Amino acid sequence: MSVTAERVSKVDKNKLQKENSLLHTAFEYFTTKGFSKTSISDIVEKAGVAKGTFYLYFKDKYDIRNKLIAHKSSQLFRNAAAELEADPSITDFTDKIIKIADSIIDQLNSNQTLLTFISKNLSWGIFKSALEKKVSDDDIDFSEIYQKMLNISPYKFEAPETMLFMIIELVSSTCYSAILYKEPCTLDELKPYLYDAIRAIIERNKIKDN
Amino acid sequence: MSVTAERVSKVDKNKLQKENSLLHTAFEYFTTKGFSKTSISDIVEKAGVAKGTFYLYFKDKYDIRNKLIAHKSSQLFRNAAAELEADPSITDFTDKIIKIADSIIDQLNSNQTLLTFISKNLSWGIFKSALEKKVSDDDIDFSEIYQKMLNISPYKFEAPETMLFMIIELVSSTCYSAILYKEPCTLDELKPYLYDAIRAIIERNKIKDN
Amino acid sequence: MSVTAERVSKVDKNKLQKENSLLHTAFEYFTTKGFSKTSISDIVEKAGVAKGTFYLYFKDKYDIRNKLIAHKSSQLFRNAAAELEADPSITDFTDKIIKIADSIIDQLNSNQTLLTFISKNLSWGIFKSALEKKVSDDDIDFSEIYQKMLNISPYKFEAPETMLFMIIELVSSTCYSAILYKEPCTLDELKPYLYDAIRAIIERNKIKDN
Amino acid sequence: MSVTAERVSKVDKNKLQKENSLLHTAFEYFTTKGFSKTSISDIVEKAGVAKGTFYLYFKDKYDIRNKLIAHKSSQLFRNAAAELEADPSITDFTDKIIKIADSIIDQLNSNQTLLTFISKNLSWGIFKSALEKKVSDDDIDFSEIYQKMLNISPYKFEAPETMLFMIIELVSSTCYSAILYKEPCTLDELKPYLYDAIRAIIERNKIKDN
DNA sequence: TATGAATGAGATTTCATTCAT
DNA sequence: AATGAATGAAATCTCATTCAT
Repeated sequence: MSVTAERVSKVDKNKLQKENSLLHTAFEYFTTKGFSKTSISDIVEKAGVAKGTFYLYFKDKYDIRNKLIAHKSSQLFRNAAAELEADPSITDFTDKIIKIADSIIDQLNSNQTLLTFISKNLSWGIFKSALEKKVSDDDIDFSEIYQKMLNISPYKFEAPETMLFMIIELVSSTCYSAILYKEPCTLDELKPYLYDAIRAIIERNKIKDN
Repeated sequence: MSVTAERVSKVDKNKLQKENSLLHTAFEYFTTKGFSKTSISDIVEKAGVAKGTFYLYFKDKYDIRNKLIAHKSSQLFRNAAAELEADPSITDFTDKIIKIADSIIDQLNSNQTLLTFISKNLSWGIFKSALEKKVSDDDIDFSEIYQKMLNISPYKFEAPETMLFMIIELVSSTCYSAILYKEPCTLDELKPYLYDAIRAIIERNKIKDN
Repeated sequence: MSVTAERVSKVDKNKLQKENSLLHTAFEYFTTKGFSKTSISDIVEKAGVAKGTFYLYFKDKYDIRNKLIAHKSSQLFRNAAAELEADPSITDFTDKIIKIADSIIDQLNSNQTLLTFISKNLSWGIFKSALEKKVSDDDIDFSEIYQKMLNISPYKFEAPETMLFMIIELVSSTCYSAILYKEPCTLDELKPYLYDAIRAIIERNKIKDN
Repeated sequence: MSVTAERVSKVDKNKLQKENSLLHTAFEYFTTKGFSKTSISDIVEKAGVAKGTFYLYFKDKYDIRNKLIAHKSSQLFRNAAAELEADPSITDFTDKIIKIADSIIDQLNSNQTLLTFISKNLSWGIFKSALEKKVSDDDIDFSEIYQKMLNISPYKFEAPETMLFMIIELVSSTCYSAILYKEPCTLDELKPYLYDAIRAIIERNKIKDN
């Protein structure tokens, strides 16, 4: 390895560290103080970098928030995908989707701060990009995974992308109040109805070619 | 009418006008510019009152927002209650609730700005108080109406208040995306499933005394 | 007594009550929150009168402060004069002055809030007027009393008024730190030196006509 | 000199300039308009810096006032110490203290604006810290100088620190009215008595070990 | 790259005072 | 005489962003 290459990698490692530190600190403040009451001064101070440095990595406060939502959402899907892969007994497309949903719901249930942050700040554009672009290196491209799932499935779907977003929406909107307020019912009470609904959505999207 | 009474009424009318003007202007800005990008200067300037006057009626920006949500929510319920009263053919408790839900959903559907504002800023405490406390004189006490509905119904319920909130939550959480994004489906497609769910919730709450 | 007279007296009693209530409340706030941090709103609210009423009795915040200092100072002198009168054994002019000083010092020592208020806000003009003009009805005209003391004294003085102010200044400036901080010494340690100084001042002012 | 060192010194010089400009301007306004009638806007405008810059150097208006008192007090002691050092004929501890007192009194006498500012705003905590902490670089640590004076003196004292504050208090409280109002007497008339009192205080504090 | 001092517009809030009732 | 709603200037303070170093 050349000296130059080593230097670059060191610099890159440093850059990554700075960006991660900023993301991590911002998340901490956003979830405790709230977005509008968190200042960039707060973030850089705790992250241990200079104010100007913030603007080397993020355009503004909205940018870091959106990247955080994308990053955190991506992690939810990465964990769900890993769980799915660990269980080779699940082979059916619908079962796979439900497995992923179940995993994400359980993650949000055990991390309600994350649930609050994502839900309170979610907008369609951000969420969609979260599934398509990686913020940090350990993020995954869920679109790719989803595409593979579609490819190896014997079924074809009318609008697979819309279908995915419909499911995500259904899950998040109903789980928000179930997890945080146990209303209209507890999560465990909700799940059967929810998974039936998911199955129905998928079924309705299958292209019957006969 | 005595001179004194006339004077008081003039002052009070003026006060009401000021407060309404502020509420109205704030709502306009909150729904167009967004809450955090709306300044109190914006509001008072357009409302045509002095800055200090704002603080005679509201504690701060959060206060006027909460009062607006409460006020607007109350109006939704007032309109729904009026619609229900206008149709004497609806006598069953469950049908009445569904009629109210249907009315509220239609109102939100034809006033999506209001839906965005309420949903983005809703918190349980504010919403609950909206149904119990009047912000302005033409607000209604929906709790009272609900109580009467319960009293004249032949059924008894385990937790009628919780049941009400469960329905409200279910309706608003599912309608938000259906109305604004037509996802997971259009409002018309959603309604049958939703009203079935409402019926199920009510049914589950009835006390079977046999 | 005529009806008119009775009415006037009732009105006057009411006026006096209002003014006293304002003075009393202002003093409470000035000594606890401090002058600049006390608002007229604070005062009128606690005094139970309308804001406009304040301006019927006082020109502005400075006016009520000055009147308070004058009033409180006058009370100090009234009490001191009463104490002096109660002790017919004191006949010498110098002994009388010292008796008065001693009484005032003891009053300030047992009412350190008052000491702080008077000292922190004292200016020569206000203090002088306090001895010459009555703020409320139970204030006294100390100048008159002082004049009588001078008249019945066998001595004549070069500048009796200046002499009086010199003594007041000497007493208040040295007692302030002695009472509040016990520095440079305690009040009891200070007193003998102080009273010697007062005697010296008086002595130096006597006109020796031989 | 390295480029880095030069840069740092340039920035630091600039910072010092800004802070000094703010301190200087604030002092000018505080002593002419008075503290409460001086706004931060006044200060920054005349100092030629942005409003936000003020808050980089001072917490609020009270902070800059306290720092000014400390700074100005420190300068008084610095000048006095310099004067003392310039006169090697003064060797006795008591004579040194009196020399310092005399110097400070003369400074205050020829700068009555400063006297008014310090006296009207003085509180024990601020004054004490003025002798122990440096506000700007040309301030001195008078505590150190005082300690050296104590060390080279053949006498030991019971409570040297309290003794110092007693003297300071005695001097300032008596000189205030003497200088500004020439009451109870002129400064020149006061001085002999005052210096006798200082001698007495010091004498009373000497530990007689025989 | 990285820094952090400086900016200055603008936000919120206060409050002495007025004046119609 | 008494009220208190209304005023609006002005005060304090924040903070995203820039830029010279």
